[in-house]
Amino acid sequence: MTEEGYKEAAQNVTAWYRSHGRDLPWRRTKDPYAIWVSEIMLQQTQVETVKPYYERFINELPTAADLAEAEEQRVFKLWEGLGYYRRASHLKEAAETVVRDYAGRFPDTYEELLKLKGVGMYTASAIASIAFGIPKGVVDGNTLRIVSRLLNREDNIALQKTKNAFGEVMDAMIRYADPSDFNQGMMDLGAMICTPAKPVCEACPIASLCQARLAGTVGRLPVNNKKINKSILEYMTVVIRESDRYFMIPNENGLLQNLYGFAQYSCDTPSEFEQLFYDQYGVRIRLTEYVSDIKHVFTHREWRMHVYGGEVAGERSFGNRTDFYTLEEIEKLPVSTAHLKVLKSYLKAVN
DNA sequence: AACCCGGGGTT
DNA sequence: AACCCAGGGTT
Repeated sequence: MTEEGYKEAAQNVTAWYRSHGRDLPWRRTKDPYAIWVSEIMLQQTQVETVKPYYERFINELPTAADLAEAEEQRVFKLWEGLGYYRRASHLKEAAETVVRDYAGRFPDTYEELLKLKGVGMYTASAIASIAFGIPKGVVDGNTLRIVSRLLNREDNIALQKTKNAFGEVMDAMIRYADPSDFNQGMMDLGAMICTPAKPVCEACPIASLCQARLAGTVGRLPVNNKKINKSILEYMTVVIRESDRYFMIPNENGLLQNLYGFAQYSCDTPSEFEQLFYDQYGVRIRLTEYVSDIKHVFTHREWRMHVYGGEVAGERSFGNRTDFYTLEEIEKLPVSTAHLKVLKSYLKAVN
């Protein structure tokens, strides 16, 4: 593509955005903190999913200082159901950095933004361009797809090499337009017109420049080759009740870190479960009833949970353990979606 | 570069 | 079932 082509594409996308762009909550502000929160939430997460989370989060924690001072569990609760929970802890950690190292004035260069925990090349470019007008092109799923088609390139967009090369194309175009409107225009174009399947080329502001459209290769672009091997895990998952309280414990690491869930082991029989639970927590329990089978699908694995109800055995209660919560208390805990399903199924079965 | 990390939506 | 979504961190 010629320099003149880059210029025309950038100007067309920007003009199209100004008349056809989406009205989104985080586009009604120039506050870098609010834009940052939205960009973190939008990582690998669709716009419609983010909207209610964003509104609630900004309403409850309107400034970086509020987030820095907030209780960690409150932040995870605000993130409950959104997924990729490390984003929440990184967000809080970065807010503390902003307050401590930048005296609360949000970092305003690409390089400084990149230093914040949880802020990678995409997010640094997005904040820099949208909040501060810095001409840095964003590289995300949308822009990789558009550039791939615009230039009719079959480079594998899963490779870092391709992301770097297409990022240079974005930088070449953004010089000719308002950085904020161009970047957001490209993302709206990817979401509304240049979609993965059935793109609406007739409505595209850069259709006349699109090399893939000329070659008839739009449908097979972009090339995205990455292998995914999904594993299936079987669990016995037990809702253990003691009077009006239920045993829940936060995951300490790995999947669903910091989110609360019920006890579960990959074992085959109630007796095995009772022994494993005693070995780990020192409390005798007894499985009392089978409840249901629940399937929960993650991106890279699938849980098949065989749900049971259980009780603390014998006269003694759970003693000095504090891992038992009333339903009212559970409502305030961050709980994984998988185990919210488990609880709902259990309550339906016993009531 | 490969792998890990969620949940929801579409096809 | 496969793929995608305003990706980033770790190894």
